[in-house]
Amino acid sequence: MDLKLKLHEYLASKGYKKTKERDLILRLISSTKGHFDAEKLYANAMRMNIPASRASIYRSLVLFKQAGIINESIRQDGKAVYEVSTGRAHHDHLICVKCGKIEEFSDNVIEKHQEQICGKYGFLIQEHRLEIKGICKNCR
Amino acid sequence: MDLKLKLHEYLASKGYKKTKERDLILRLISSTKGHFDAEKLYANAMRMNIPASRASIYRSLVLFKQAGIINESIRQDGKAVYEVSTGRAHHDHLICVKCGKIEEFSDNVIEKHQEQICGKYGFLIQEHRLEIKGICKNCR
DNA sequence: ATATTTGCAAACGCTTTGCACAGAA
DNA sequence: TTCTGTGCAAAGCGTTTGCAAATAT
Repeated sequence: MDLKLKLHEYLASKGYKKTKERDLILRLISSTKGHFDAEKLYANAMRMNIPASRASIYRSLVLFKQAGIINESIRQDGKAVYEVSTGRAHHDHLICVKCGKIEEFSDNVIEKHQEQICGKYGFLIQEHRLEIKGICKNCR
Repeated sequence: MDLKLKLHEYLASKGYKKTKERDLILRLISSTKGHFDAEKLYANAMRMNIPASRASIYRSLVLFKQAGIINESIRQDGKAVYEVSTGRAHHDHLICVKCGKIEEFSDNVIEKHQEQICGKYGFLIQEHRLEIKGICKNCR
């Protein structure tokens, strides 16, 4: 697996150790499609008899984030959600307030326009986050 | 004060009571420029010898939010920040990662373009949030 | 009189951390 | 052998809530 390699390289570069828990949690994550949170990950681990404590889950999430394997974002209820980092272009989110589904989109016009705005304010852009909340096609 | 009127109307409409704590907290908020959080508000109240407990602060924030007097947003560290609702058009935020300053901007091109995107996905937009993080002019 | 509101402190939910033991290098 | 990693349970942190007393209507 590609992600496993990425993790092992990161661990080696930092002098950290390769452990079965980290590998197992990573495998769990990479088989997850879409977004997930720590608790869901822990529940899945339990369900699959993967021996990983909550602490290891949380610590692994920090680690994977540092390694650039996953991205974290904080939802409007204050909880953290994660997704596997793709090499793809930055994308934004459409969040359905009825069913909770998160759809992704990316749009160049908006990206470019942000740069213009930042230029106007003398602002050096590092990252951005655009979330649109509403009701998805199925729920209407 | 205009906000006070708005609050009192809301209280009356809901059968809630007008209390000195609510008025004092509201006054504190309306004299605050820019963004604030619950703890800062509480600290200010203490500093000004305003008799309001943490609980009342938090409960008032919920109330004022419902009354449409303030807006809440959850920052990427998971904490809530508030600002007095203006009647103005929706605005977005430029957040400086060095000094923490939050600048506001609004942009029609982006707003319009969002509508197009939502149309494409059959998504009924309710609200959106655009945050750009980076380094502000002063901090560069 | 009767409902809501307050203050206090305890509870909450998610996340982080101290510690002693286990395990990789 | 010497660090790092793990699990557990406790602590942290911002926020919410149960309760009895206070207060607005």
